[in-house]
Amino acid sequence: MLELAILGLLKDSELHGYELKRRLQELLGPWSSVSFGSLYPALSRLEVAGAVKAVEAEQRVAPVVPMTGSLGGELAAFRARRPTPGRGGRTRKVYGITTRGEALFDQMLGDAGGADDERAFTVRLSFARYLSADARLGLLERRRALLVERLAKARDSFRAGRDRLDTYARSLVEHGTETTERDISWLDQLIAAERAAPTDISTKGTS
Amino acid sequence: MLELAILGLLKDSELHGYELKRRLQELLGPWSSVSFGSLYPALSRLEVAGAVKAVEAEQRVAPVVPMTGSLGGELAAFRARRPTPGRGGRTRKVYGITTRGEALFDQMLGDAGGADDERAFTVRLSFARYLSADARLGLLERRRALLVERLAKARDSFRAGRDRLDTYARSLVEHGTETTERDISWLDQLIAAERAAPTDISTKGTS
DNA sequence: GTCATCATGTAAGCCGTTACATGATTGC
DNA sequence: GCAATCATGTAACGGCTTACATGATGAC
Repeated sequence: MLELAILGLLKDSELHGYELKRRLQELLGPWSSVSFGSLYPALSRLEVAGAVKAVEAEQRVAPVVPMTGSLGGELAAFRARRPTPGRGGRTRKVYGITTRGEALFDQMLGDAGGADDERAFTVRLSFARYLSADARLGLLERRRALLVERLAKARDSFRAGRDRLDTYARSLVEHGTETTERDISWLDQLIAAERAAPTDISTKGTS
Repeated sequence: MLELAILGLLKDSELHGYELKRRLQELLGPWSSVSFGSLYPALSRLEVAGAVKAVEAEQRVAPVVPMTGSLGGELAAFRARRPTPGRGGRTRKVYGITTRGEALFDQMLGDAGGADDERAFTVRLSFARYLSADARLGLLERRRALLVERLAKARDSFRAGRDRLDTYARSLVEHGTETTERDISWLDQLIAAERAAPTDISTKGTS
């Protein structure tokens, strides 16, 4: 899964490990963070597999968007504009995706039988723009079905054991149930939007 | 964490592994399920540590036992003498919590420095009734602070990178943000309820 | 000249899952 | 007698985190 996320990010632009970690966190949320201890080995594996490769030394990280007028923004922009050779640390290793990497990405992304956990879904949906409309819909619907099933099970076991649960445990279960219900209706919205827009008008925001 | 949950469940009633698993699932939700491969070893560890011990062979689990308290001893003795040994499978091993186990439970439950992940919080809140009013409030407030902090971080990194995110990724992040906001207000409700209810005569610190 | 930040990597270990092995009992 | 369910356990393996080791650069 980590591999998939890395490949997906590298499809957009060449990046070095440190920056990759930042993007990963941005994508997956501050929960389920990725540590260097798993990121670097993953990159190595991908390199060995020929899915990514280190590119020429000075491929500077894409300049960040023009900032607003705020003081903090300008400062950040200034920092980001540091002279190219000045790098800012130990020599970076900037990776790019290879043709094999692209193929691997497509394969991993499309693999419907893959892990169905929270993270796997998050990563897949993050790169859903690379899926066909059908596959995208399938992804959303499989996820929905999974949540519906879980919800039903949760309700069953709640009914069976509610007498054993005290206020706190009950509140916990109820809150969990509500959260799942909201997740399902969020998916419903996405599914509806998907069906409403038959042909994909790509809406990507990269500079 | 698993250990804590096991001890907490055994505080209520003696149980065998298989049933324990069911209760665990009921408590933690169908997500983050516990497998036998981790449950049984955990039970063994607890047994070795003297926190739990196997009790008399055939304690058939009664569906729901009204906890009246009086006459309990005789009733239990009668149930234990039931002639149907091994009702429902391979010989069960019914575990009960020991005095050491109770101590361990208290220690683990109260350990504020412990793991702060989703599961740890869920388990702790499930057994919050065994905490003092103060400790309970502390638990809820630490959790709240954590979520607030994460939310702020998530918003920061979203602002920083929103131009890079497409519709799907954006929706994902937004949904995550909303979920966290709801989690926080759920906690707020619990905290409010906690402060409103003077369960202890010796409530201190408030107003 | 030293601290914070950027940057890459390795090694140990935890915690859990999957898969396997076994066996009793109930119901058809 | 056979399948399903109940029930307990072991072993291999996987993924991720923590802690450690290293080193460059810029700011103060």
